Parts: sequence; structure tokens; C-alpha cells
Amino acid sequence: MTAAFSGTREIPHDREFIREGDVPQASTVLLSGFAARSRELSDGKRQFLTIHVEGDFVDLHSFLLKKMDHGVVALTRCTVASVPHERLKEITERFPNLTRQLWLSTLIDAAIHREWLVSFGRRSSRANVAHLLCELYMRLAAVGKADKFQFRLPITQGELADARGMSIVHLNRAIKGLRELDLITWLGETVEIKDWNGLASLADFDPNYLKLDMRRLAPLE
Amino acid sequence: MTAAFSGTREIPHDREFIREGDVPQASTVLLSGFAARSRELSDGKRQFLTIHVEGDFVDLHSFLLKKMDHGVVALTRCTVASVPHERLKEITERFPNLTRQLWLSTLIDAAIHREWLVSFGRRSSRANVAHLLCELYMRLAAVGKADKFQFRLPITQGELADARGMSIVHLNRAIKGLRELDLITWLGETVEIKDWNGLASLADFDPNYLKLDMRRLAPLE
DNA sequence: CGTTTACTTGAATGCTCTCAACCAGCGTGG
DNA sequence: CCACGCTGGTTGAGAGCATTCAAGTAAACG
Repeated sequence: MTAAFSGTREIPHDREFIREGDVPQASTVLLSGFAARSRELSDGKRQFLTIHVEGDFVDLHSFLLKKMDHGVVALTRCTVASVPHERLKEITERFPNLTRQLWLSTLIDAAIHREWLVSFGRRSSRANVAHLLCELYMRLAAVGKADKFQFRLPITQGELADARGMSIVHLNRAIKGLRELDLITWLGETVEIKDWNGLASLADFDPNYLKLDMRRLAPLE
Repeated sequence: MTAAFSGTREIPHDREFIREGDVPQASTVLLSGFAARSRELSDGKRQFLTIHVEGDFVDLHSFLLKKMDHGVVALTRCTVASVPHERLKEITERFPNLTRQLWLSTLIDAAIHREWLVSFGRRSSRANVAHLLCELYMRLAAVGKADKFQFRLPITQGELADARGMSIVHLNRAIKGLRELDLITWLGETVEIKDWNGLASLADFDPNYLKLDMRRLAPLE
């Protein structure tokens, strides 16, 4: 049923390919690259709401929510595919199992939001950053893009700062802190977690919320 | 189809009636009172993830996510009803429309999470509090529990602080700031928004995310 | 090469937290 | 009836955290 995808598209780096206020007629799956859901305030400040990795539906919720309450920006070059909402409607009419799988996928998005809320509200800046690294490692490993506690993270500190709700400078110092604690190394674009247990315990990280065991990599196969 | 409710229950004030780690066999609807989804960190800090008002499903996501990644605590005396997951399963097998309605309800939860993320990450403390007041006013008005820019909010500043990711003292000063700007009054348990436009513009509040027009008050009628 | 982009660091400012005290209202028990 | 203790709200002060501004470094690119 890869026929559910109507052709793939390349998105250049830095392009906001879905905009707040849009009413998409199709939902978009990220096939490669990194993207972020993004919200901008009237004073110009930007907040990312999730970082997406390959295999993620970036706006499945627009199927029912209609109008986008945030944009989606390509943090790297991305390739994406679309699933028309009409097709999703058919699925919900005829395939309850698949429907629940799609629903589950949006529920995991919400679980990630909740974990970020905890990070923003109650974790120290180091723990906040540590938590994101743990999350990304687990999610990337689940799609074969991380291994042996290493992964490529080709996104800037400015973008990471927008993902953590902090300033660039402060994010930088938080990373420095993690390095000084000997928890990670970060050379160029590759992150290595030197001490997973240490990092996870600093971050109070429990991977259960990601439901990696329940996820199907390609929900529409 | 109110038969979907299997009897109502009273929950005393302050009781955590769903706990992190639980695997509920039914989902719970809040029929009256205030409740909050709550997560506790190992150092004892607490973060609320949503405040629920009457009419809300507090853990519909447990139908598919199975294991709770947070608790739910009664902020006031509450009355709740349960919908067995078996019943929900039937609905997803037989009633696509209803299924989409339930799915939508969890998508709105996620939209609220996103708005909180923006508040925590990028809004000033005053704007953060202002945004919550705007949100609660709109949601309470939608269920007939707010009117003429007034509503009862019978929850403590300690609880509000946990809902905003800040300390009690700082929350108190943020409220003080809103009072000094002549945006609100707050006498005992009743909040009055004296200047809706002022409050909403300080908070950068746009009610679209709540999808009040799409919501059915009782999704199971 | 010179320019640009990203990372890093220092310093000053301002925001937020903790600690501590005080006040008001309320319910309890004497 | 009043004294007491409890809870919740409010304020002050100091310490610590995070932001901004600014400068310097390094790698990437035309």
C-alpha cells in the first residue's frame, strides 16, 4: 500500500514547507532529513514544538484539525511524501486497525509534547538538553539512524535553542556542561553519548513515552 | 448513547485518581470539577500538563497508549464517569464518525500542549499566566461555566505554579503584575478579566487552537 | 583571500528561585 | 467565645540562573 504515497518531493534546507494557518489537503511524511514544527510569536521569537526524524508524519493532525496552528520547517534537506486527506478518510471508513495506528501516531506526538513540557517547566537547562539528546538517540536508533550511542545531528545550536526554549548562549553553555561531566562528545555534526546511564539519569529520561515497541516504521505499508 | 458511561464516581479533592504507570481498562470523563494531568520528577518537582474542565476526557489516550505516562489529580472535588476501552474498541470498529471525533479530542489536547510549550519556552511570566487565563476562560465559557469575563477558579496558587512551570512566589508576582496593568481582578476564587483585548494581546492568545467550534460537548451522545 | 556562518566565551543586566517572614481566614478544641 | 494551628496569599531580600550584548575563533565557501 505504498500507493498511499502520492509521489515524493525534495524540500531545500531551511524552507518552511508548511505554514501556520495553512489548511492542508494532504498530510506529509518525512522520508529523510530533519524537520521541526515551529511557532513564531508576534515579537519574532520562535519556538520549536517537536523535532521530526525520518518516518514521522509531520502534520497528520491537520487531517482533523484542518487549520495548522504551527508551521513545519526543514532543518536539513528533506524528502517528503504526501497522503491525501481523502485517502485518510477512506482508511478511517474501512480499516479500523490502520485508523488506530494513525491515531496512535498522533498520541505519541502528544506524549513527546508532554515530555518537553516537563523539560521546559521543571528540568535544569542541562537536563533539558540531555533529555532531548536521549530522545533523539532513541528515535534515531529506532529507524536505523543511530547506533553505538552515536548519531549525526546536522542542525545548528540556534535551532537547538529554539527546540529547548532557551537562548543560543545558554544552550551552548549547557552543552559545555554535559561535556565537562563527561557525558557526551560533540564533534562537528556527530554526537556521541559517552555515558548513557549518566545522561539518562541527569535527564530523568524514561523511554516509555516514545512507545517504540508499538510504532510501525511505515504506518501505511 | 449515554449508556457508554458506566456509572459516575465522586473523587475527593486532591486525590490522584489515575497514576503514572497505570494501565487503565477504561477512560475517564470529567463531569464536574477541575483536574490536572501531572508528572512528578525524581527530585520531587511537579509539572502539570493540562488543566481539565468538565466535559473533558482526561485519559482517552490510554486507550491506545496503554500505560499512563502521567497521573491525573483532582484539583477540586470531581465527578467522573468511565468508558471501558472495550466500548471504545467497538466504536472504532463500527462508527468511523465517532472515532474521528474521539481522535479529534486527543488532537486538541495536543494542540493545548503545544500552546503551553510556547508559553513555557518563549513567553514572559506574565504572558504565560495571562495565556492560561485566556485559555481557561474560553474553555469554561464553552461549557457554560464562564460568562461576562468572569469565572470561578477554585485552585491554589501552588497548583497554578505547577501548571505554569514556575515557583509560587514568581507566579504570585506575575498575577500581581496583571492586576497592576488593570487586566484582571482576582477576588477569592473568582477571576474577572477586566480587559480581554489587553490580556489576549499580552499573551499573544489566539483561540483557534481550542477548536471550540468543532468540539461536541459530550462526544458520546 | 575575504566573507559568511556557526561556535565559544566574557561581562553586565535582569529575571527567577529560595528562604523567610507576615497576614488573613478558617476550623478545631478547650 | 477565644486561642491555636493550619493553609494560602503576599512581600522582601539575597543568591543563582539565564539573557543580551559584544568580541573572538574557526571552519566553510565563493
